[in-house]
Amino acid sequence: MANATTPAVRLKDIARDLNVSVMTVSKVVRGCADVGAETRSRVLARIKELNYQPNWVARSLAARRTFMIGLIVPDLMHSFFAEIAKGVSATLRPLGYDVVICNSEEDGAVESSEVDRLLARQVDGLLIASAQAPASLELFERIEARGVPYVLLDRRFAGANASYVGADDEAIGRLATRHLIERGCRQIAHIAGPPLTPGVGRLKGYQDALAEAGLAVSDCSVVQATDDESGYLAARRLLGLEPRPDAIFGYNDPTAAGALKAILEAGIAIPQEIKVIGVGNVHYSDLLRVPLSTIDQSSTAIGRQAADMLVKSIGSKRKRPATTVLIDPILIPRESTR
Amino acid sequence: MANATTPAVRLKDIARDLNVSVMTVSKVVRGCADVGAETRSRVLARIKELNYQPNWVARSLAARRTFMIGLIVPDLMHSFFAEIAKGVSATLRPLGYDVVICNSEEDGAVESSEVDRLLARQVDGLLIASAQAPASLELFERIEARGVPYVLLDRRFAGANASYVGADDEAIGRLATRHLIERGCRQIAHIAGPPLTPGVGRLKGYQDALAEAGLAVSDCSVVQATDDESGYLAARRLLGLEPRPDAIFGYNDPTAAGALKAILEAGIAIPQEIKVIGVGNVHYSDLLRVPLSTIDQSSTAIGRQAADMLVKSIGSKRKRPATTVLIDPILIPRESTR
DNA sequence: CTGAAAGCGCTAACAC
DNA sequence: GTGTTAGCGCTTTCAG
Repeated sequence: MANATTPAVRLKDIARDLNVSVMTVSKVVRGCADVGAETRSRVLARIKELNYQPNWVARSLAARRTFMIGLIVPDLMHSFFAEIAKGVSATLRPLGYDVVICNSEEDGAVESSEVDRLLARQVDGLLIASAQAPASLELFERIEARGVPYVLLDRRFAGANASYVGADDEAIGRLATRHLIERGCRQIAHIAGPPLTPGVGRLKGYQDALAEAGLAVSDCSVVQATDDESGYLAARRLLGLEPRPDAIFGYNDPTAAGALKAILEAGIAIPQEIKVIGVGNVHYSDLLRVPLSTIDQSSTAIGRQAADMLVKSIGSKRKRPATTVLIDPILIPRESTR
Repeated sequence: MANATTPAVRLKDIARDLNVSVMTVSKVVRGCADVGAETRSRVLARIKELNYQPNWVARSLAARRTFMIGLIVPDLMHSFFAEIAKGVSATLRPLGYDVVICNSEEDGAVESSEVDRLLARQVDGLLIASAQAPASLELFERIEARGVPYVLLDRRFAGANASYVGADDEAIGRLATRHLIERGCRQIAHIAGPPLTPGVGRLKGYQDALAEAGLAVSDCSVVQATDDESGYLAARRLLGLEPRPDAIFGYNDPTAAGALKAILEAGIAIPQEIKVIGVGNVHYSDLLRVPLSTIDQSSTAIGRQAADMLVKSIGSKRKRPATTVLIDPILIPRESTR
């Protein structure tokens, strides 16, 4: 009968079977060198036979180390974070870590409680794309008090004595805006993101690029949005401006895609009359009504880097100085700015 | 100094401080009724004071229960699975479970080793959208032998004595095909998915709908693809057929979006000359060059249902009979089949 | 090279 | 109501 439930093999069982101590078996399992060659192979054989799998809960308790890493993102549906998650897992898995992914729904309080749960589960480290309010450091202080290493992703918190990995948002803003200027645009509007470091940085880069080109920076050319729907509405407002913008730089690809829709609906030609650029290089960008020019953020690289840094600070006993890594953006020109 | 690392409060510490036994504190923490009102409030106060957080590793070892659930999907970047993950988390979190999400990269061997890791971590249950070869049940037998409840998602395995939750794929195929027939199409081609139950079911539904309408089912009108790129190539082949199809039913939205691109590139009008429909209602479907008609699979509902069923079978001591839940598809007509 | 002792932090089961 | 006795399955430390 395939229906019998086997009660899980333990070190003890193997030790008994072979007339050796639990310790010896444990050492073999962990690959310690100080075990006789013959004993080792006998143990190994039995392990294979019984298909022994160490109990990680017990192991974690005894070793005070879980080999679990918590990753907290504001939205898994957003492909940017899904890609980061992929990069993180791909880096950590081979090193023996499991990754527990949590979704904060862009809510600081939810994030806070997720962090507590992960700490209660004794994760060895934390990777956080935080939804905390920009000035609130309380959560980070709590983590630091526990002595658990963590790395911040995507969103930066100046006061949070931790390492950070993210895109170079000001560079993104400059790159996008300069590209539009080079294409001959002079009335460049911006759909800005929420007031977190990515949005703020991209806005600053946009303003800097305009200033450097001697173009006016007008407040009314900047409206805020987060996704395709709000981007659509934002673009409709921008289209009503006098003079009408000849370019729109969207905070991210969804807002830019929403803008695309609004512009086409208004019967305005892209890229002839208005050019559009986004950020993120989401997978469907070139399937849109007009393939969307965008800035690639190398999300996978962000995940990889952050995971690397975390592992290093888990490894070193003493707390290492916080590092900041900014990933360079890459321009992906397509039809929408031709 | 905010830099001091506090060594984590334990039950023992609270017990000592209050001159009660560890057990009493443990009972208060878990909300057991049999504790004196005054003792309870003293304990509670101290817990708050010290911000005590139970150590879940220790708790799990002692209680033989981790309150962790493993979720294995073939691709987190695919929004269908990301949504499922969301539905699963949203259901399980409030019940006190944490979800460990794993990516099998559509590789059966990777999936196998992920399952082993999760079992080693003593998860209470497993949710699997499996990448196993259709006939291989070995992995599922292994799980059953361990006595860990699991629920299959999206992909069905007839022999795997487990519950299943997924879309009604045959209904999807019929719904899409009938819609095209109603719109007047007579040469309906199909971009079929890989030979897993969703692809096979949708193909069958397609064939049934054609037969029921008295239309010929021609083998050469069916080619296989999985994503936008292969869908693009598949569509190019279909466009070369004589007579040329007047409709293409894509296995999923990415293949259909790829078809859209190929058709437009060939200078053929959608929906006038060829109509296109996909499956999945991915978020960007209506931002495409031609907004794509599609079939919604209620991914979140699939996740929720599966999580519910899993929790129930974790709850019941005795193994409960395997259930199959088929979620009804919903037609979302858009421009591409107008 | 091998193993005994002690314990990780918590909970089950049962006495008091 | 409260506390005691035993572990959960493993690792650490250190003695043989």
